[in-house]
Amino acid sequence: MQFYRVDEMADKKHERKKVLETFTKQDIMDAAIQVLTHHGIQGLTMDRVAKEAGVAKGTLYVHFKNKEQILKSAVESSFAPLVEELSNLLDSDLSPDKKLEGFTSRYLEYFDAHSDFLRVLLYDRQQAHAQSRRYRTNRYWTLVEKIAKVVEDGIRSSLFQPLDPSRIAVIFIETNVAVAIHRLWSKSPEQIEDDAALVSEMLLYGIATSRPQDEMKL
Amino acid sequence: MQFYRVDEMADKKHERKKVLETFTKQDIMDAAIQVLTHHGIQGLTMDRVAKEAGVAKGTLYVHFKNKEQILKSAVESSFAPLVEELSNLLDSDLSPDKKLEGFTSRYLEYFDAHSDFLRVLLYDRQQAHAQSRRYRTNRYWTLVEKIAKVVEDGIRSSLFQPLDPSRIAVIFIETNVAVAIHRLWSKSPEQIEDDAALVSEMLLYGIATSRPQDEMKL
Amino acid sequence: MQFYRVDEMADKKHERKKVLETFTKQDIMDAAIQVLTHHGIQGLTMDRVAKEAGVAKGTLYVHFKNKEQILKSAVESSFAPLVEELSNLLDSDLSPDKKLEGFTSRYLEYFDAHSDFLRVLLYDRQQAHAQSRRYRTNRYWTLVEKIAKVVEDGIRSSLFQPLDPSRIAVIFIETNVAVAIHRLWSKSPEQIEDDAALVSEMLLYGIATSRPQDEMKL
Amino acid sequence: MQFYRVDEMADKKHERKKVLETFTKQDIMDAAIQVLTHHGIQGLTMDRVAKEAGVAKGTLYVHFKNKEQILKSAVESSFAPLVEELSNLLDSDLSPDKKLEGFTSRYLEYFDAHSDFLRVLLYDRQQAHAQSRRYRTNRYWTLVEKIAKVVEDGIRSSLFQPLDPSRIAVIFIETNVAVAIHRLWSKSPEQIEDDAALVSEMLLYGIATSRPQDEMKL
DNA sequence: AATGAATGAGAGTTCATTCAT
DNA sequence: TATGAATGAACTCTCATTCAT
Repeated sequence: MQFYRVDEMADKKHERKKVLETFTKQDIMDAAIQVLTHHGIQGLTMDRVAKEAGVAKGTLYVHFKNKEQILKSAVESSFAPLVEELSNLLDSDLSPDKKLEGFTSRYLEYFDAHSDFLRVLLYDRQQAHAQSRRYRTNRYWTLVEKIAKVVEDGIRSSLFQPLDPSRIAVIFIETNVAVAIHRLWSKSPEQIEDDAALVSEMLLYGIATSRPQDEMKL
Repeated sequence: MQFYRVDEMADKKHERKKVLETFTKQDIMDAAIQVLTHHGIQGLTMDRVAKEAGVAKGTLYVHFKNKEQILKSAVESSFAPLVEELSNLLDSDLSPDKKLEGFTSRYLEYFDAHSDFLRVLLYDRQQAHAQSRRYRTNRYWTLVEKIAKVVEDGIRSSLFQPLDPSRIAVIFIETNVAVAIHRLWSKSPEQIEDDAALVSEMLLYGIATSRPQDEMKL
Repeated sequence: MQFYRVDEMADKKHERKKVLETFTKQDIMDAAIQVLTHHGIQGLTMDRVAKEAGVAKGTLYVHFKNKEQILKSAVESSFAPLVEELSNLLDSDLSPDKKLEGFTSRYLEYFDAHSDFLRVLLYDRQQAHAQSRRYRTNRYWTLVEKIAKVVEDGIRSSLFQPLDPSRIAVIFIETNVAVAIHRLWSKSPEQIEDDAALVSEMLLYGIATSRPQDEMKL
Repeated sequence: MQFYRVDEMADKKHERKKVLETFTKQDIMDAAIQVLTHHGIQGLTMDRVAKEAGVAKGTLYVHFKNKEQILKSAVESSFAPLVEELSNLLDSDLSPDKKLEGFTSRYLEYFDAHSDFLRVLLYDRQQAHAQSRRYRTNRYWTLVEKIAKVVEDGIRSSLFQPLDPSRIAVIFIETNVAVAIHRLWSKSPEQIEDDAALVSEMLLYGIATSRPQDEMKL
């Protein structure tokens, strides 16, 4: 029994240490997220993370090999709940179209909830400055307006559904951007014509075979 | 006459200076693009740009206020031809659906043609490493596969068109990413439900009122 | 009797502690030698020593005051057997010349046997790199070759014994280095002329009064 | 003539810049020597060199790629005059034995003149502390005394010349150290027996065939 | 206009040492 | 006695920017 108690104590000690260690590690990752949110990727410095976490700079290296690992871990941990939720949704027994609708809802919600952090993560300050504020303002919106006008033309000539032209324009252009960027990362992207055709097919006619009956009635 | 000649000379000088100045400025922007392409955003240093442009470091500051302006101008100039072309397309007298199809084709072509540069510009090296290679491999593809399976289910139950499930999955997720990111940059984004509904509407049923006749025949 | 037993126990405990303590201490010194051998003086870190010794970093400070003491003790202990052996040799009843011959043999053997460790100890990595590999290659060997040529001249003109010129040159230059370095550490070195004369005397004519008879016969 | 003057001015400018550049570079190397001398190799930090040279830390990297290059250049430049002088001596038309005598004299003189710097260069602080002061005091001198006693025995029994025993002992042991260390750096050292025999041969009988006449007379 | 040496703040990282447990 | 997380000063090196020429 004495032995048992000693064992128990050792266990507790070990457990407590583990917990403390996890606390500090989490503190550091939280601090990294804070710093990222407020200073951007370029502003993510070890000094700032340490100060924000309330530890010495050297302590960061007790828990992480280097800056890259802190960034990676922080991002990883911040995305984990979303991925978990989306996985569960996709694995559920809803109908396929409801799954996709739910996916979009949940995805947008998550981005809204973490917008400050994600804005900075996806486009770091320098880019944000150079690209979003300037590029998007000047050229981007010109294009969006032109596309909106095309959509309006389409609606007027009964070619397109009567949907909000400027929002359609934004989704259209963003989808193009997204697919283009996706091709950048593919080792062997599809033929351009095939991807272009698929995108046009989806955006123009959708992937559904027909509209649900209740919508048809309207 | 003397006056006239002096004036003329001054004019010529001025003109020549303008041209030379433009040359150097363009050289510097071209050099910046080269450096960006080969070294990434983090590797875009004034030293490298100066060396690549074949001028002294101090000269960069004669033509640009600071590094940010060089980056901005270089990116601006590299996107100009695409925007020009797309604008012309959208202003042409093609039918609205042909315009949108053409837009997608041209957009993807441009990204393919400048992939090295754009890859670096959109996701700098550090992010590319941390995000694309890791994030996308682990979590991203799990999601893509799950979505592909959902699409497959939809096709099997005749809910969806018989399109390549995994490519549809990629376009679907990328569109969601794109719209979510777009909301990040909007000062006053739409209600989530509205954006979500619109995305689902577009992806499922498209924006067209009906398929063109020649496709109907198939 | 109780008192006696307690005393005895205390004694045993004390003894056991001493032994254990010695074990750990030796483990640490051995670990230090290992680390020195494989990572050089600059690479001798408390982290590495602790890991190699299989103890925690803090434990090092239980047994040694600081890093310097570990290094000192480790070096001390690694030289002890050589010094012991050489002392015995010099205290033996061999003839003086045999003692000196034996000294040299034993000395060189020891260095050969522990070459990895000693190389690192005598010239740490940085120096080894900067000095030995570069300095010796470029300048040193030029000098050695020049001296070898001088020795060759001497042999040709029957001034010197017919001994391998390049090895003589190396020993000659190294002896000069050695004596020069020795003077660096002497608090009050001899007059330069005296040391120089003595070195020349030794290298040219040796310290023996005459060659042994058996060699004379040859 | 105008042209000539312009050319001349350009030349002068260029020349002046070159000279200034050389000045700063030399300043840095001199500063490095100073820092080495006073703080040892471990104490050679870029901060100290910059401060000593009276330039900003960043300036060091304008003239040298990194710390290693500063160290290398400084050492190189500090040894250059000695090597030059020794080379000249060895290339002169003195007799071989005079050359060797001169070599030793000059070598020792140089070390005496730069003792502070060389002490630090050859054995950095940590070693100097750990090795020279302690090792040499305790064990080294015990050995030297024992060897001196052996030499004394040899002299008493007319086996050795009547030379100062303790200085002979030092030279003897240093020569052994030198040859042993030299073997450490040789890729394929001679057989131990051969090197040992050669060292003994040299130290006992020298390399000369006979003593010069004038010495014989004494 | 063009140069490029000089700057200096600040980056990421290392590591001997301390101390509460 | 043994631990190992925490420290923080010190390290090498980078780089946008300035300025005398």
